[in-house]
Amino acid sequence: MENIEEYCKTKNLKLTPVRQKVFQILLKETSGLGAYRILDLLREAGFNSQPPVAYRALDFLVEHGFVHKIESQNSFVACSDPGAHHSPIFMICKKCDSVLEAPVSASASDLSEALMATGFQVEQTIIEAEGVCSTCADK
Amino acid sequence: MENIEEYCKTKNLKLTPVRQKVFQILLKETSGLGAYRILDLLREAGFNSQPPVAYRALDFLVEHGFVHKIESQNSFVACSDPGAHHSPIFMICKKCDSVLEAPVSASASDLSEALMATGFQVEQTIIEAEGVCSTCADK
DNA sequence: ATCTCCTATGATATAATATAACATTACATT
DNA sequence: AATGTAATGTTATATTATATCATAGGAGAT
Repeated sequence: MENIEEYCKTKNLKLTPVRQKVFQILLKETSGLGAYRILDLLREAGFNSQPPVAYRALDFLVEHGFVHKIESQNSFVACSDPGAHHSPIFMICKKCDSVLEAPVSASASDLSEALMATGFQVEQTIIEAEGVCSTCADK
Repeated sequence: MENIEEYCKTKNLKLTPVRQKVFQILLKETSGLGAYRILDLLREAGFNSQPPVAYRALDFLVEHGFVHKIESQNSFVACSDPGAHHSPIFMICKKCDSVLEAPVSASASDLSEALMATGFQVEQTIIEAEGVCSTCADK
């Protein structure tokens, strides 16, 4: 938490109450939380919020790398290493529903090996790369 | 198309008209299609369908590896190599919106290298591994 | 043949996720 | 104070997905 406060101060980003609260909510969890679950927790914390409030806070947090979206769940998790620009790998346990971020170095080389080394038993991977295809690049 | 008809025959799977049509629709596209876009195209083709019809057909096709879901888009694409049990890697072009499946071998070793070799300029990767975490495995 | 079971489909409703659009506030700079 | 920009408030609605129950259709048993 202090990490990101520091970071925002130096980068001159506004870590407003609602943004801070959303981050705190996610920090407490080991599983991904959906936007509407976050919204409920915001309300319990006294923020009488509508959906756009949660989505805006999440947009901010994701944009600056404090939070990641888990695409296969439409859920969100706090980043384990905010500030570091990295390409995260998530290990999603189908039994306890935990979402763990694999060590950054894991992305560099053999994927399943790297994940195995963490003790995670991979059953299925979802790998999507976003960028520019060769056809478009040639234009 | 013949591939999957063969495959279904040997495996005794029912490739019903609506399933076949959904697959044909996806085969024609280079981009991912959302379920409701597929539904529209089904209707244009004379299937007067409700959402569950499209989702059921997609469930069937995904379950048997004929179609993949692109999680970051909530869209679907025909599999480029149906029948082969593989862990696909998708290259999603942000300019032309095309979705290409990288050659299977690419998953084995360095990811960004493998993708670069295809001429695709990676800007961001989404990697999610589903399985069992070490804590749950120990129980 | 018809009965039974299982799978697939039809149909309605609704849940869950996400954003558009516009009004208002808050705060920094001029 | 006046202005501009970013954030928030608020309402409505778009988009994605599933629960539920009813109906049909085909394969195997009697």
